[in-house]
Amino acid sequence: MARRITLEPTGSGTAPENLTVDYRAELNDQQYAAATANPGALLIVAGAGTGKTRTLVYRLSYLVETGLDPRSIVLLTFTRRAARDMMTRAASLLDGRCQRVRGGTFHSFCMQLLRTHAPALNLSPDFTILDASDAADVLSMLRTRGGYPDRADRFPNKGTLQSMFSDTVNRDRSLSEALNDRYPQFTHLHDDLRELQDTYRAYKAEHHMLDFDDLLRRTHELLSQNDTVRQQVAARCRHVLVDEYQDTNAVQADLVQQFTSVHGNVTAVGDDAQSIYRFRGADFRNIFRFPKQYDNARVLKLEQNYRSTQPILDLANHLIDHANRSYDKTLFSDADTGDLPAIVPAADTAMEARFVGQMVAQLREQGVPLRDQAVLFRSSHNSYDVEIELGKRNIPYVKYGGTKLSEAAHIKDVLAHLRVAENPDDAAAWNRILQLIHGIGPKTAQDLIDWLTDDDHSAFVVDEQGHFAQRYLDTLTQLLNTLRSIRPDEQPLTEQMEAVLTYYRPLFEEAYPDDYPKRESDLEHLAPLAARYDSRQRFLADLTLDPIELTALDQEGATDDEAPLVLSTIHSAKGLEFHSVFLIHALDGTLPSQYALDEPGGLDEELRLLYVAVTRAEENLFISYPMLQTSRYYGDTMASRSRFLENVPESILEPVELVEAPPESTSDALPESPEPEALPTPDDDNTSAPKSDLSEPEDGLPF
DNA sequence: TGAAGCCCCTAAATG
DNA sequence: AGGGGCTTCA
Repeated sequence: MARRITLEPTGSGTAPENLTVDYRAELNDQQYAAATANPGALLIVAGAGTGKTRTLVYRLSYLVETGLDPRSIVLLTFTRRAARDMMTRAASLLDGRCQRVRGGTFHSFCMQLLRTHAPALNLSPDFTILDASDAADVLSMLRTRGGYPDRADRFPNKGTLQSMFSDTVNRDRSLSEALNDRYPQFTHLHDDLRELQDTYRAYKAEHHMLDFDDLLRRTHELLSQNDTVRQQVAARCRHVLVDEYQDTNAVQADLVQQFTSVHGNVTAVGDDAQSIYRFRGADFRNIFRFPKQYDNARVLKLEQNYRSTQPILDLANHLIDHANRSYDKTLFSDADTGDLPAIVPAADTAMEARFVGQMVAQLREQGVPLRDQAVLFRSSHNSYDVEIELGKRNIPYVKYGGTKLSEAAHIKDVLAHLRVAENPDDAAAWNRILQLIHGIGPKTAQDLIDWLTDDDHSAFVVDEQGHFAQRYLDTLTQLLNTLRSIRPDEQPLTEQMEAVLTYYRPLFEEAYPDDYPKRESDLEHLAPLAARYDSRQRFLADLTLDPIELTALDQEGATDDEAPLVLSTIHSAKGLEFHSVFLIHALDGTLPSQYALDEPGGLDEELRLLYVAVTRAEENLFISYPMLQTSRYYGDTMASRSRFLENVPESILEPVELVEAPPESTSDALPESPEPEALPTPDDDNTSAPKSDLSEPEDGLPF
């Protein structure tokens, strides 16, 4: 590494006393120190609800105000939504001066770099992107081609292959290390797997396809192998801000260092207690490595919580104190009154759902808007009964963490047509659209793909008649005609989409005979979305890298309506806050997930997940679980509450009993309940606790 | 040989 | 609700 000379700022910006924003007045001491720290490497360790985002926004604003060109600042966040929110907030502080800040996720920023510098990597700038399921499909195809399933009776299936190979990239380790650590049952297949991985890489390169991991890996490769490019890139990022640093993985941490290698100006924000993305290679130890990684790094802490009441923090602190690792942080709040968090056992999932539905409705009547309430859960299918209940009550909701628009099969179909037009070598997209044609299955599709992506045949023309079977020739010709007409990307995107839909609709109705009318409305939503883009390439990349929730789409048109209730996986609720939080399905085996139990460190991660859920709440926190789980196959099974919530003193987590309202005519509906207690009254002296009983809204039948 | 139909089973988190 | 494995059909 060359000798380094640090350039001092020359004061071209506004002098500190003439700044537009009064940082002193708007931030507490710790936040102020962080926001206004001198350039260089800065790590802000910030507990939940301590104003981490606020501080980052003010830091951004401060950097711009003191003279840094917004275009040379890069803001890396976990989702595009987070980047947009922060830039909007910073822009409003500074009359729009922050709008030209570059930002987004690691994946989208890397994609931009790769498009710009594609030639240096022998890459077509028109490469298309494979999401995880596309990648799995390609692997499945190559696996069949290589004859692997025949060689071993138990070869990993496509999803496992995909995550296995993904692991090697995100944890930056060899296949044998990954196998030993996470897939010991497949270690004996190492050589076959290694070969398949090589084949997969070669196949992607040949067809100009990049999967999510390639976006990171190849950028890293670009910058480590090409010093000129690295310096160019780093020179254009005068300051790099990274949010949620605890959820970066090995490659991402390296990338940050590469981006900042010319000047060392980096601000990272994170909380080791909130690291919840281990499964995709995130390593909270990146936080502790940061000071070693950057010369003269400063570390600042934010400890005062502005979000939650003290009782909620008491529970959060209690939970995290019982982690194997001790987290050196105790959150405190000025808001020391408030209801105790409640633990609510329900008879079964339906009753749990009724409880949530009723409470949400009551809180709304008491003036807590739906958008300030959230129902959180470990995995997306946990909310099934709650969704039914909300439907009955006509309560609008958005669900985060469910199926994404671009993951729905019928949407993928349409997008695959556009992808082929964009990149005629995209074998994954070809594979998908060819198999929609009646008479074309996996084998024929493969033969056709080899023919179509051959250099001599990429003109979308069927010219060698003998090559094709009659059974699909008509449809194939229609397909190629359609693709040929949209290939140049000259018509507006909406017209291209219309052309695709004209061809696709008959196939669509055949492919989804049971429910195509329902799916049709999704297709109709796609056109207005496309209308906002003038580049097909950007449209496709955005849908893949910044996925839209299917349920958010239904809400979109109705802007005048009440903002909906939030249903979210805990993962997707990261960084958000709500007046009232309902954490449902707090069951052992669900949270912690049974999958985590035998993974080393898995249980700790589940506990952090619970911690994240708890610290989303400002005023009210209800943790509920069904005592009976109904499964179609095992029948009803007894379920027990999460082990994390056993033995929590009642002074910290108050039990609430759900009681059926006695039917008006009879009095013996629930003989086992001696004194029906109105529900829930966590603290009698606090008026914000809604009182209620569990009466059914309409079709009420006590069970 | 390859496509399509059928039945069984199980169901994590995300860019 | 959808995928994977197996059987049947062209």
